[in-house]
Amino acid sequence: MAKATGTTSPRERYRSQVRAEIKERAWEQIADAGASALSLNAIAKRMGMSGPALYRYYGSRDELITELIRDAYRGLADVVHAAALDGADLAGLAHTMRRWALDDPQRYFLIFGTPVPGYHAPDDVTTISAEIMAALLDACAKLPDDSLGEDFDRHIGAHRAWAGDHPATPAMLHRALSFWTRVHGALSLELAGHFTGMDFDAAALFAAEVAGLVEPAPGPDRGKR
Amino acid sequence: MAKATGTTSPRERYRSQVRAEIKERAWEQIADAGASALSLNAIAKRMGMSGPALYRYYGSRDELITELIRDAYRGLADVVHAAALDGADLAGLAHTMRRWALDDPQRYFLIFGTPVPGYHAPDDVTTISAEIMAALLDACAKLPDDSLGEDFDRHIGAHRAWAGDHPATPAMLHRALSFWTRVHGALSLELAGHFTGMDFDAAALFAAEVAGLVEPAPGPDRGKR
DNA sequence: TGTACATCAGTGAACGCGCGTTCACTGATGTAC
DNA sequence: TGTACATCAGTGAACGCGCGTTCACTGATGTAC
Repeated sequence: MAKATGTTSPRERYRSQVRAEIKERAWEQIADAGASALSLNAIAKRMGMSGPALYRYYGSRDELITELIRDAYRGLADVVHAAALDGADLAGLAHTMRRWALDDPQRYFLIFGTPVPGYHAPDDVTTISAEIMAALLDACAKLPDDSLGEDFDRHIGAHRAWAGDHPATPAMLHRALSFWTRVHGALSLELAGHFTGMDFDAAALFAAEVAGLVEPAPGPDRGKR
Repeated sequence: MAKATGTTSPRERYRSQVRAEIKERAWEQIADAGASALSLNAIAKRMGMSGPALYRYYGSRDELITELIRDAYRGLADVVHAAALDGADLAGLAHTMRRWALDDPQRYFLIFGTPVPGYHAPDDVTTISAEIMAALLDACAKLPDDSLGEDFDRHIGAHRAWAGDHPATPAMLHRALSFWTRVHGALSLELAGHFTGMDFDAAALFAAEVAGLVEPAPGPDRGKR
């Protein structure tokens, strides 16, 4: 008979340790050669085990990848959440997300990179995604409720199911989506190396893209003609 | 002895026909299963040939992929160029790029998706990239020279080597990079399916992101508080 | 505390697969005289 | 126009590789009496 729930037997503890090490090695392999090169046999070899041994811990390669994806989403949601609790504003959240992405670009791309035709992420990542979105909306709610463009405000105000019951105005919904788009755009171009060879500072472009969403726009006499 | 250059022998014509068909089948395979699944043997099978036959046309799998990447860049540059000649403004170019991407998402991701660690694109794509950038800068030059943010204007004005000898102001350089970032951000999130399940119109978000770069921002009394 | 049994981690052999790539060869197409 | 030769597309067999995954088995660890 199993022990009372809440207690973990030595065997259970060992199991989760090994599962954790498998994932660690998997991340190393992904960082080295990309997710498409991830192989159970190679992980086993790195751990000094035989290939089939891993089937005690993961039913298949796909099951492992799915868990890695889930962990990656979870990790991003956690750092965003932590930053929000720390009082970060929208620009702070952007900075947090960028750090997280730079920390392991291939982890970022596992989630937001090229989709594999036919593969469908598990349902619970949608939940985690919504959690992140909610944090962004919270941050938007602390800014002045300026419009970024009324056409899309109208549209998004009428299609807000994805925001759940968050009490955001259309302008806030708009701002959160623009934020996400710009953060992802600047970040993924940077991480994919599309700015190498161009001599400007990717961090500066990133900051500028976010600043455009946060700072009040200058008056009508802005810029030099 | 070879014929005078300019004329093509039947054999040469046949060769380039077969090379073209190989690429066609390659694109089909990429569209079906992603670039990592591209295999010379599978292409040969689809063409009713044996695997080794393809080595008459491409020295290796990598050589084929490199040419596909080059062709993809070339194709994007061509549609952008054509749109520009047609008098398209910045919003028009954005629309053109979106259409091109939606036409074959995996082709888009071959260029702008997850980078394969260790792989380096051939040098000439940098040239094609610069060509696209120049078209964007031209379009920016036709807009009012409003600043999107003076901090980054200053930075980019001091790091403009990537723009070659294009006579763009710092605000234009800034606008072109923001354009590229936002287009890529909205587009790649849409193509990767990150908006599925959210019920808004991806095209509307895309348009809004671009509009923010094109339309003069509303005055200080913009939006509703 | 000691013995009998059940659980379970890990092994090694094996299966079938598809990959990229090399090689010696056949047969058709084009070229030179 | 016809013959002799060179070029070159395509074949089939083969090599070595690593993959995911199944299976019967060994041996250590934990459990029950």
